[in-house]
Amino acid sequence: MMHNLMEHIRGGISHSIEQAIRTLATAGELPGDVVDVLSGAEVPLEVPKDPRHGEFASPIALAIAKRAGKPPREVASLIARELMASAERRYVEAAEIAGPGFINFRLSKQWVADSVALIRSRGSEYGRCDFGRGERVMVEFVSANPVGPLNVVNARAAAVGDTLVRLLKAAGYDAASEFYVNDAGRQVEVLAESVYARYMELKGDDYAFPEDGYRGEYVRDIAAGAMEDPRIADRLSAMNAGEARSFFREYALGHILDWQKRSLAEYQVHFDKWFSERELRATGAVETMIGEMEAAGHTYREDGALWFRSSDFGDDKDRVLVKSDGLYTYVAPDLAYHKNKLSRGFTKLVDILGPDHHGYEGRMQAGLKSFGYPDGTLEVLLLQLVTLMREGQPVKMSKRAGEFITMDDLLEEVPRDAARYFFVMRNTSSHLDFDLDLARAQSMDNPVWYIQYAYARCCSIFRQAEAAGISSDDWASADLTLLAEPSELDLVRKMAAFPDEVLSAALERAPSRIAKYGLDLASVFHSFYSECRVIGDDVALTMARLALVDAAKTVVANALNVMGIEAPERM
RNA sequence: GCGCCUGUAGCUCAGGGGAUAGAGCAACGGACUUCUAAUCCGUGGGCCGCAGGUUCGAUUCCUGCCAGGCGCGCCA
Repeated sequence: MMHNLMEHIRGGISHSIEQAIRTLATAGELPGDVVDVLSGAEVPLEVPKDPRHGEFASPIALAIAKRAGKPPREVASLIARELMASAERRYVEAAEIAGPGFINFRLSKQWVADSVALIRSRGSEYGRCDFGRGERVMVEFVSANPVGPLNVVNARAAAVGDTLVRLLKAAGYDAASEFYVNDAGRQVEVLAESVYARYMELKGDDYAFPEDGYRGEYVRDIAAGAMEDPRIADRLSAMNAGEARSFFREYALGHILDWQKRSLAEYQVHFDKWFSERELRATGAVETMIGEMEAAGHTYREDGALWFRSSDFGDDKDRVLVKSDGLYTYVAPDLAYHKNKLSRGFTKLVDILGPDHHGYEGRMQAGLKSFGYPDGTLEVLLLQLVTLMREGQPVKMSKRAGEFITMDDLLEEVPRDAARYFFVMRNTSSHLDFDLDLARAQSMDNPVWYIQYAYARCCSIFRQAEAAGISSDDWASADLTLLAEPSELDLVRKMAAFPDEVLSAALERAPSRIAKYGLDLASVFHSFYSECRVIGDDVALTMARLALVDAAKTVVANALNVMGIEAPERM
């Protein structure tokens, strides 16, 4: 079944241009060697920024003019003439020469009608395609250490990661999301020690708080929570220091993990799997991997440590796998984890990391390369920082001073839909200024409201139609060729671009494209709404416009859905 | 010093070899007896950081420089 009309038409035009050039070359109107330019890729067709230049434009004449030995505009008109004489004409109404030698293609009313009909028949599937052919992709994101609350960059990662997974699924990939839980490292011991210290303090014992301990209030709360539970308090009083620390490690870990899971669930971010580093280690996967690396000669011993020759595989320098004290650095289990992902059948891995992890990529890439996986198996998406803005001023955050805004704090302050949209609306590689006042604002300035309002307006029109005794059967067979106003065509054009937009966003790993698209779509819809009265005296036109609004409602909903944002029927 | 990211309208940012570089906000001026004015329409506003290079064509690609952010552990 066709799912992208624009793609279909583009392919047809490209093919026709190629045929036209071949015909002209054979007929001697163009030199024979111009066809060399055609070898390989499809003839380029772009969507002009300015709609006056038609639905498609080809710069092919500019590219081959030199070889053809004729001015670009002359080459363009030869091609256009040949093309219009031979091409299939269901959708192409005219091919015009413009500017320095572009061939602009204007599409027919049939295209408008078929576009709207396609959207209405595909419904919530509109925008999806099978490009990925079921390739298994794993997106790992957030993966915050289980030693404290989720922060604002984690919230950005959650929104971006979740949207990317939805995009990949829409593009036909078998995409899965995973949260890697670092529950085995030194930091977990530091957490245990921190909670234990607070426990001793609450008991009134003199006990030094660890130098590098976690000083957040939550650490004290966890200790207090344990003491307030009589059954736990009893057991604790019978434990020696080692046993108590060990108890607190598990107790705190469980609490914090639950907390993180709850925060993300509230944020509507779902993970297919929470993968425990501890469980990975328990399988012996790390030892096995290191054994294989040693056997392959990718390691050496120096200063009592075991090193990975990562610089042989593109890293800046070699990395320690096993420290001189016999413990692993994070590199060893992390590499084993990535190997594990691939062993589960994923052929493509995407890691979404915070800006402080950029050095990490070289190590992981080197590791996977040394294991023999092809380049491009792992893609790292580095998120840049988030600055919260309040009243036009950056919100100062200092861990030391305890002025720290967590993801939970943020979600208490701004609605979930707004937070998700704001985190996704910028390029991942750009710093993000998050305007708290704007995200909270119930006004036209707020882009989330603006898009949601477009959906609500569609619903409102249908409520009116129903009140007027019009049912969906009445417009199912509307004459869609009646849609001809500029604002109607702008809307159709924008909706027709949605499948391309979804695919590009997925392939470029650029969720921000969909955020932008949603805003643009809402904008053309609102223009249409004020330009064209939908329910009016002209019955045929009313039906055509109801069908158009039905399509718009679908596309707005699909765009919001891919970002995990609600589409409200009333506002 | 090295690495990553970013320099586009007053502000926040899109775009990413192609036609006259876009949007929102801010400023100014208009539009509701009609499906939600939470909206729409219009006006002004730009050496696309600087300098070279690649080519039919560069804001876009390459190199160098300048500026800002972040990072550079046998921490994760």
